[in-house]
Amino acid sequence: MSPPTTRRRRRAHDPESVLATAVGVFNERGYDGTSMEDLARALGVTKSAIYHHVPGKEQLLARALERALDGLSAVVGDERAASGGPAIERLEWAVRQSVHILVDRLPYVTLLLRVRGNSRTEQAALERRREFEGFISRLVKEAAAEGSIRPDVDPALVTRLLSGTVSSITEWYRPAPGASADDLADALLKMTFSGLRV
Amino acid sequence: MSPPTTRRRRRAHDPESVLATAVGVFNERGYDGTSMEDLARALGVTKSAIYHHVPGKEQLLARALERALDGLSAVVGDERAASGGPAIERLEWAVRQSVHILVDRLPYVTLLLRVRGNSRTEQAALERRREFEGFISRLVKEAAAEGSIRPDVDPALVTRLLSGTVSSITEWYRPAPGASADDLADALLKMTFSGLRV
DNA sequence: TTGTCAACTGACCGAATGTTCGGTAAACAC
DNA sequence: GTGTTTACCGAACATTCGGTCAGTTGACAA
Repeated sequence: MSPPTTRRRRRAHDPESVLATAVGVFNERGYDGTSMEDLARALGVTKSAIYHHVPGKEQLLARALERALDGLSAVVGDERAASGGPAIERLEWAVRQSVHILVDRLPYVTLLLRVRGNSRTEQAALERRREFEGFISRLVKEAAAEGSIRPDVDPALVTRLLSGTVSSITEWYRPAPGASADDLADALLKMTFSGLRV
Repeated sequence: MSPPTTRRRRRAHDPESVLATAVGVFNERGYDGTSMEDLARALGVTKSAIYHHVPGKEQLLARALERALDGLSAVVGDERAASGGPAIERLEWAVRQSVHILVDRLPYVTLLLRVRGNSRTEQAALERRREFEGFISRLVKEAAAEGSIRPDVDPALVTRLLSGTVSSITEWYRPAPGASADDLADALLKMTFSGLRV
């Protein structure tokens, strides 16, 4: 009847739940600042139990980063599939989609944006991340060539500032009933596209 | 006669040069991802030599964070001393000053913005950082109350997005002869205050 | 009731960590 | 020259690291 009851918890974890908890701890203390002992404590289990579910620490990182990068890659793919229209509108759409991915996969994207390239796993993630940045960069350049972006700011600089604004969301955003990803994207686009000043 | 020894430098390091190198490596690999062995290699000396100049790893972090926070505190102090005028202009000034500090003390501020609170040193730095964020937050609220900021975005959200845009500069900015801090601040303020769209 | 099996423990491993310390030699003062 | 100071080395230190492995336990099927 009752699925998992309040009985003595025997099967408490699986690879998915371990990953979810791990990413949370990684984001709190940083990947390098997190020991497998820290993870075990957060899971309510001994260190060795973790290795029953996942191959090791670096694999946890790899799986988390993959989840973030797949989300961003999907944005690129969707734009390729349905291109057309002014670049400025496609850029706006891409920014909005990015914010959505960022909010939907918040812990994973947060982890991705903190990667420094200390291992091959991290280096590979950085390379995929750069591909996404190139995608945004191309849209900005197109929009600038179209004449849709103010000409007194270097497009490369615009790309950096715009991407930075989106990325910085991970540093403070916390899911709440009041705030949807769309409202957040609206506010961000209002500021960056139309400006704060009345 | 001669100022401090310009002679053959067999004694190559002092606390200052060790700090400068250390902060560089901390930013490359992350503080927790950096071992004293890594530091020693970057300095071209053995691990133990480092302890001749500085008390330890955490003190290096503490000194670096202090350098960043003192810069930001100075911005708050200067605004207090010379307040007056519309809040929107004081906000613009504060953002410009922040960009300057960020560029002038780039490696130190970069390190500060990556702190997660893993030690008491980091927690203390986070607390001082929050004070600065409160300062910006107050300016935004004042400017909103003045009616100088578009009313369709929550001031708290504006604070977050604006601070995030400034902070994200550390993730890509590299000093170059072509780009001054003032040009960078101009571009950032154009985007966030007036908007990218023509 | 018994057998099976996934979930988990506890003891352990070698390597790496931050730090200490006794010694050494180059630079400088006299 | 001699003596002192100062930058540095090399070997160790206690601890923690990520990871292994032989078992134990409880849930469930037959």
